[in-house]
Amino acid sequence: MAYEKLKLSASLEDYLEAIYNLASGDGSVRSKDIADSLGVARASVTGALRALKDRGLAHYRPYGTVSLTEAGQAAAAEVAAKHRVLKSFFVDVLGVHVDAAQKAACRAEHALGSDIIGKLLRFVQFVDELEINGHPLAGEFRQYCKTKTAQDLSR
Amino acid sequence: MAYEKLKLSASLEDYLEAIYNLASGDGSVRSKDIADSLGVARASVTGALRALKDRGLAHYRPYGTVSLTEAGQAAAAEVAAKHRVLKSFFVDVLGVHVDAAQKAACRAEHALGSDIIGKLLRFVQFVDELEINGHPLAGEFRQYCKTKTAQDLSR
DNA sequence: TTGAAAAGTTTGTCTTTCCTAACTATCATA
DNA sequence: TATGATAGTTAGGAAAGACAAACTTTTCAA
Repeated sequence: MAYEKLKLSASLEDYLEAIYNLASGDGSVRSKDIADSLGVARASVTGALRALKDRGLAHYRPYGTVSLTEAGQAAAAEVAAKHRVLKSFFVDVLGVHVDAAQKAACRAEHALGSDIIGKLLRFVQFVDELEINGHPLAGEFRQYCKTKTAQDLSR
Repeated sequence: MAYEKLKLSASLEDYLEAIYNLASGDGSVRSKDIADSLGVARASVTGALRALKDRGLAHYRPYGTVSLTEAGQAAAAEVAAKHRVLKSFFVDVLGVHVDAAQKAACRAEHALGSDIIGKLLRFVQFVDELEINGHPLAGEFRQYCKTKTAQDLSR
């Protein structure tokens, strides 16, 4: 434990998460794939990799493959977990379309701390258990959304 | 109606929201107050005001007071509404402390679109109605949080 | 009315993040 | 083993956003 909690920019968290996801296979990742998965120029990846290396989050040398350090994996796992929780809340509780939920999670995952994400995870689990116990809350909410007329955000 | 939906940076949205909130009184705002309320240098406010004016969102001339155009008010109101909805969800449904909810809402309000925020508003209302109908969901969730052992985010 | 304090602006700098264009290294295969 | 394609880097630059320091304008009270 005891990984230094240096706060990362949203951008660096994105790179970390991309590497983490791409490394699911053999654990090493090519720069090009990071660029493709983030929709960013290859040159931008080079810069980001240097920054991650400087912070002790990635193993990297020019022209080599990329992998995460232990600290990098820990940080990336946290971002990925936030993403998962948010997406699950959006889809399973709010009934948002998967694609929209995916995109929203990508943006919100950098904005919320572990405290709130933790609560949100609990809430999703709570809703799950309710359903198991015969009280399908998410379904009821979906019904409620259809029934009631749409509201204006600015009340 | 029909305000152009030019997407603003998180930073400009913050300035817009600050002006909107400070203007609750007489409608005009001083630069210093914006700087104080955002915790930013006065010079930064000058730059932001120019940017808002350029985008047709604020009335501003050097050494004058600041107010929002109609488009600016519309945009600010939307940000403020997002803030309100998020905070209300965090506090009233998740049971997060007011201060933490306030801060989280400040960050997340820039990351989520009106579609998801709209759903979230509906959800908060849904939970309200459940409570009125004798089913205090938020309270049950709070109980559930106390009962069950804490979960690890990385499952 | 005048002059110091407060408010506001300008200038110049820094950081982050991205880009393009041009260059270099690596690799696969003919 | 050459060589051309692909991958990666460097260099240079742009935009956004923030800062401090120095300067200007406004305000208010003596």
